[in-house]
Amino acid sequence: MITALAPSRKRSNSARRAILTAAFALLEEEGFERLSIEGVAARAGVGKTTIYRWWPTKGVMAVEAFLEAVTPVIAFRRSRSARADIVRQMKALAKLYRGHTGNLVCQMIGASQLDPAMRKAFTEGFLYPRRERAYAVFERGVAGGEFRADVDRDVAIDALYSPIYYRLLASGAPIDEAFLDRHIELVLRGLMA
Amino acid sequence: MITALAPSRKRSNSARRAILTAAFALLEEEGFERLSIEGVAARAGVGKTTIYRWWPTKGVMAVEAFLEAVTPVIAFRRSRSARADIVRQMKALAKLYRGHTGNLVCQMIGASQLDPAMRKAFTEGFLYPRRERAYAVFERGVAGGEFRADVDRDVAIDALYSPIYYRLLASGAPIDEAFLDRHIELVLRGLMA
Amino acid sequence: MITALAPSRKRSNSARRAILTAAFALLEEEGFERLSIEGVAARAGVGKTTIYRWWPTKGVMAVEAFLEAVTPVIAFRRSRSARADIVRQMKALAKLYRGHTGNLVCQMIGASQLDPAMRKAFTEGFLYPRRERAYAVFERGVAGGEFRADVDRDVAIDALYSPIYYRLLASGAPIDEAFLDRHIELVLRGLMA
Amino acid sequence: MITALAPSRKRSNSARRAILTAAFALLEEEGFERLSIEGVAARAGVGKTTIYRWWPTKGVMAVEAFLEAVTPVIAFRRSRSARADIVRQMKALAKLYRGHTGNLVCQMIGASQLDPAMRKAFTEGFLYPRRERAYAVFERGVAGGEFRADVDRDVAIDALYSPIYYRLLASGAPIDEAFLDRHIELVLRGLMA
DNA sequence: GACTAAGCGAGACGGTACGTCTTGTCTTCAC
DNA sequence: GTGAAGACAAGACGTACCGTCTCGCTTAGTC
Repeated sequence: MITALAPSRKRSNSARRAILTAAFALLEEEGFERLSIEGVAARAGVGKTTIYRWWPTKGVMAVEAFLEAVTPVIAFRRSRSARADIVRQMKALAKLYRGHTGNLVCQMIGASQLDPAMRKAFTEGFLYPRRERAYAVFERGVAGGEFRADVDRDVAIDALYSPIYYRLLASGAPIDEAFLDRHIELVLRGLMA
Repeated sequence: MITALAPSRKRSNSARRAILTAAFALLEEEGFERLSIEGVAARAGVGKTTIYRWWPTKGVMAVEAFLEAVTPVIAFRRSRSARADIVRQMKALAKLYRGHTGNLVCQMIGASQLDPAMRKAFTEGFLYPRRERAYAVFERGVAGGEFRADVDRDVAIDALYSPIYYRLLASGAPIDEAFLDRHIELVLRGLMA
Repeated sequence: MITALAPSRKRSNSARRAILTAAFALLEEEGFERLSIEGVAARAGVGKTTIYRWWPTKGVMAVEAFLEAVTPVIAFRRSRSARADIVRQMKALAKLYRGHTGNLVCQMIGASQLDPAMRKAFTEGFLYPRRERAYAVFERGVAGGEFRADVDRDVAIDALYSPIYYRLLASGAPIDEAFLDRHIELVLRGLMA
Repeated sequence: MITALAPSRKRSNSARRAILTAAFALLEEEGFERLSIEGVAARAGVGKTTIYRWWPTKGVMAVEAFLEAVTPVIAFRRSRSARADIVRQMKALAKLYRGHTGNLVCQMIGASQLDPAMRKAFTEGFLYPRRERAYAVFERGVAGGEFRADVDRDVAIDALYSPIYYRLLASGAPIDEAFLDRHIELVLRGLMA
């Protein structure tokens, strides 16, 4: 037996929790720009070294803190109509993004442009899992004859969801129900079988 | 008369030019993250005060530098078919964004999420003027009977262009001709009269 | 004749007054260290150029402001006894230096060590005129047979007054009546005929 | 027990040495006025923070640099005659002050007037230790019957030494042998038993 | 009475240094 | 033997002043 494994491992997990908690708190209070590894270390009661050991970048750390705190996904319901499920989910997502979370997502995607590792972490940790679920619903719709079979699922999902992000990140135009209704109507016209 | 405007030394145009030139050069060489007001001042042979006097933020300065250097717009041609003009322009835009400029736009929009003044400057200086031209072409299409008259122009333009920005900023998926063809086909199906 | 002297505007006396008043006010409120030409110009409602035109250094300006404001000399009385006149004057001077003015003199002499032009201005504008009066009294004492005739007046005056400045500038020891009595007694023992 | 002292990295002695060496070099080359913390940091190859961590003021740092470099005291000899020892030491001191060191002392005392912490550092680090030795010699003279027993040692030492500082800092009159002879003769006349 | 050159206020400019903040690395000591 | 505490070199931050430089406006004198 090799045994004698250090009791420090347990401690390192509590440090990890303390760090992510502190990071998320600071992210909310100060915003990503003013978030600093120094500040997180102080607030978490942790040495800076401990942070640098596990995260390459304040951005990656922030993404992880964000994911731990915000994870709750906007799930798709599973009714008879895939179309209805998508519409319902998009509206719930938009509602979420109109609030506090939208601001955080904004900052995450924004900061990601200046930090490749962060971008990878955010894309893989946040966007991809959610997109997988959208694929599933869309394909259910194709299988059920609701949607055309000749439309690429990436093209379809992008067409549906991109304007939410465009308005969030660029134009600043409102992402309200009226807009969503019109937008979805337009795209679904091209998507329906 | 009230007037009584204070006489004083005028703003130096040569300093302004030197600053924007240096800022753009550093933006290209180092990227926005490593761009610093200190660095710009040194390279431009200018006091830091002069920069702070005229720009509230390195972000706003960078936007102005970007606009002065990159302005050349992807113009719409004006053929018989508004549809063809839009397709052509979108492809040219995508080609531009696949290159060096796409990277810069990425950084501009990204950094804008962390700097409200920069976001305002970029939106008003870059996005809005280009969008105006897109409105015009779309409305030409409506007038000419090519496009449905009951689709809001903002909804239409967002549906067409958003995925380019989504792929640029978030998913990282390629913005190639194949994708554009499929995407445009999908949206235009819902847009055509 | 050479003549043909140019017609021109004369130096503005009101500007000079405004500058010296502002300088003295700031000297008192903030101290010499935090006194700045910029601050004086702003407070006096005067262009910086006007200050630079007439004073080579903030130190020289401060000395002039100090002299205009503080000039009142501690005069010697003229009684039968030169010794008594000197003692009386030294005590009055010490009292003055124990107060606010001592602090200003301190700062003037201190700053003078780092600014030769200021040192010249202070020495000639402040110290010399006062010393002349001390010479006069001392020589009256010599003439009247109170003081030895073989003591150099500079040696005598320095011996009497230096400790006041030493305590003011260096040791920080109190310059009170008890000290002065003992000190004067000691020096006069060597000075009396 | 209260203790609980924090474990941490120790102060770097090599950084301290580098800083004081650089500071003294710049003090000599440029003078106190042009001495800057920035300049010292650059020359010492040290971060500015390290200087600010350990010295409150450029003045205090300069005093410490001065003390480390100049410490060599003008020692009193210990002959039969305390008077002779004092005279000899005063002349050696005056010689020192007529040279380069006098200039430095001047600047130290001058700048001290504008920086209380520096003044404390200079007084306690430079003046007091030297004064202690003067006390000792004077008291030896009293014990040996050379000097009057009823003269306060502070009064005596001030009377002897102050004019050196007065001439150094204020009047600018020479501190030569001729002056010292006359001055010492005058004061000792009042001091001798 | 008009002309004209300097004085004047305002404040932009190229700079230097300030004192602070944060980065990423390193060292030390207590548990 | 790990990990908190924090010192360290580096370097950018945004501010305060420096001393110089335009700018128009004002104000003497002289012609």
